[in-house]
Amino acid sequence: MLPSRYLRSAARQTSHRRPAAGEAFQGKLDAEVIRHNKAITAHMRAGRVAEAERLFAAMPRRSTSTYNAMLAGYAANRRLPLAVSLFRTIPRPDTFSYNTLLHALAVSSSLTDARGLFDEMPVKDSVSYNVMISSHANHGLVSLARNYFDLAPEKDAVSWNGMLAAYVRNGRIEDARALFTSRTEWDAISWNALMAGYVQRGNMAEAKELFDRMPARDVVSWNIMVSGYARGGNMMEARRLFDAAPVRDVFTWTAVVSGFAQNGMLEEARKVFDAMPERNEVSWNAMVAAYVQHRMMEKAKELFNMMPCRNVASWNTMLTGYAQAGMLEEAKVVFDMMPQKDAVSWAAMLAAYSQGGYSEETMQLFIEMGRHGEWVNRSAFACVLSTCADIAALECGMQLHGRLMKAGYGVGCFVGNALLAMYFKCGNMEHARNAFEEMEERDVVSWNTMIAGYARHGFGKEALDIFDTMKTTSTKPDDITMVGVLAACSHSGLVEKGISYFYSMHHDFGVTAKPEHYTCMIDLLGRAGRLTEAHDLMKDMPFEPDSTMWGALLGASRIHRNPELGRSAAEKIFELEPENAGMYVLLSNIYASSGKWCDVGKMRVMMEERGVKKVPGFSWIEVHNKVHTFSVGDCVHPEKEKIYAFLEDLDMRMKKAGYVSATDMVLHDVEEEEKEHMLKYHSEKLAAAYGILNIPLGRPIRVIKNLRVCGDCHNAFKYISAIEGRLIILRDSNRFHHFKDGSCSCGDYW
DNA sequence: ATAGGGTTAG
Repeated sequence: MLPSRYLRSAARQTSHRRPAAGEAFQGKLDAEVIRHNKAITAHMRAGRVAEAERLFAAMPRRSTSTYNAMLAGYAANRRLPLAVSLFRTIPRPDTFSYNTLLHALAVSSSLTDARGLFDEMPVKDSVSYNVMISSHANHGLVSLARNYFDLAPEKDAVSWNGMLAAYVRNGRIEDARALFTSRTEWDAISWNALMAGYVQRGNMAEAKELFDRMPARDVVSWNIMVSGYARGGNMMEARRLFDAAPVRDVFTWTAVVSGFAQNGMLEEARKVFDAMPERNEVSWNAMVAAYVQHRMMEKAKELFNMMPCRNVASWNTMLTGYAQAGMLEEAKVVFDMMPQKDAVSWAAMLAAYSQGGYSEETMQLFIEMGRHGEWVNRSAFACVLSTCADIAALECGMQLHGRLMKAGYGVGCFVGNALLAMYFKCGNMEHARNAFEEMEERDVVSWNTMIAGYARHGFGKEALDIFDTMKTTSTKPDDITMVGVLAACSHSGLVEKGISYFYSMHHDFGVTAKPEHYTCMIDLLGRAGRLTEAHDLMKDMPFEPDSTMWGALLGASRIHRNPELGRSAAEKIFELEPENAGMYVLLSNIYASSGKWCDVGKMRVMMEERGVKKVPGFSWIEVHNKVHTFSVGDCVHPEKEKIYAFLEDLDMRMKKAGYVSATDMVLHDVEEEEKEHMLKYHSEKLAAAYGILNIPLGRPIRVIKNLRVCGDCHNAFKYISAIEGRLIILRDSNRFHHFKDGSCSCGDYW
């Protein structure tokens, strides 16, 4: 916030009195002052702030214009605090000084500060009003922009064009059109603004109509049309207009280069690029981006190194190129080398890390971003939320939620959807539901996240309730919605309902069954014990079965103790994915539960022969904003004594309640007598025990496991939930389990 | 020296 008393002191000195003759800054400005003013402007424009300051300090006499040049320079070079303090020292600030500061505040500070200054200004001219119109429009505040427009006593061409642009930039093309129709004195800029609005929405027909009708076209008019056709993929028309244009500038050429590049015509793009009469950073960037889009990072780098000068966008192009190619190390090198970083750079690096699954690096970078004082934009928030979801960092996610609401991001789809997903993945359905209710806009992704989220937690009824509500809105269910709906039916045993949705979804919602839907159906039928039907569906479907479908059948075979079908499913999986360790373990468990120990042994040999490594199992739990990780038979945790003692005691009480440790669930890779001992110390049990000891009664225990939960632990957790009177929410690699009062939300099907 | 239209990166 700008301390307004300083402004008032400056304002007091602004007078409209005639200055006394002989005052240094008034009267005849000598040539030297004018010369210096021009030099200051030149330095500032070239970004040489220090040079300008040196010159300014050395000047024996200054005019208000001298101060204004400095002020504008500071504003252009984003030195807002310097601009503000300089403003306070201007002996006689004029309306120009005020307008310059007004603009700087609106761009780099806040609209509140700008409004404060605007209200204090002793004399406002049309520029002052125009600044208010455009800056409010830039913040999406169209109706406030309109207020200032209506308030302006004198409207010049810029006021009208500013209001027109305010509508166009905020997607209100109809309002722009109405304003345009309300009068006739429009210039080329106005016609261009409206045309660009139609181009933005992909309405080339309307844009063309304006283009043909406008009284005088300038080079910008041609550029809008050329780039419009190019971006829309109509390179024929873009090229035709390019050839027909009476004048071309660097914009025209660049639009064609990027048009060819984005439409997959790399060679054409390069030809045009090589033929350009002049190039700026943007044209170079467009060509570098062309190579990046085609994953030709070597060529991109070559061109990048040849660039006569690079801007932030050039670096960002390379950074995102490496990131998208999965070359994270190169991306980080670029990120560290960049002379300047902007919000895009940070967001791109965050996205690279979070999408690559580098949770630690994502969070570290996010913290560094805060230290840098970098503005956290929506993209950065979404990346970090997604990382919180991956590592189930609920506390951190909730803190982000608070910041999001303050920043006003939490209610939109882009960040809101990430927030919903985070809460579900952290095992907190209530918070997801509340966040969903808080959202001001919901798109198909929001609904899908809710449906799939409830389904994965085993709350099929809630998922289907959300689906019923969705059907009453204007948002149409898509194929992903139906995957969620079928999964909800499957996870909650609603077999007939699922079958009915599967066969009616094409007619009702225009969704054609994809492999994912068949996988759900195989799962649904298989869990219900209708193994033959599931198998028949696989034979009849119009795709080759993939390993997830066989996996669903394998899982069903395990639950319903059908080792023959399980074996044939597993064999198919081994053909398709010989390196999938989870499948060996699953099949091994099936053999083990049928007492076929020699087959279990064969599996072990097979895994060794094929060099398949079992992924070590581990679990973690967040307690007091700190993550505690456990692995099988863990003995490194500082509170291990307490945990083991508690587990021993718990074990006795569980056995009294009827619990029998199911030794047949473990992959047969330990000696018989050691089995029970090993099982007791599975990582999820250790994590849960730590949670029970450290989390106050009445609050849920949220445990995450990197693999599927073991059968014995699943059974044990049911007992523990009843004995300890705790809700245990377990996220395994496949789904969520809510253990409460002796039963689990998965209904023992997982 | 301040305010309105067109090209690149997310």
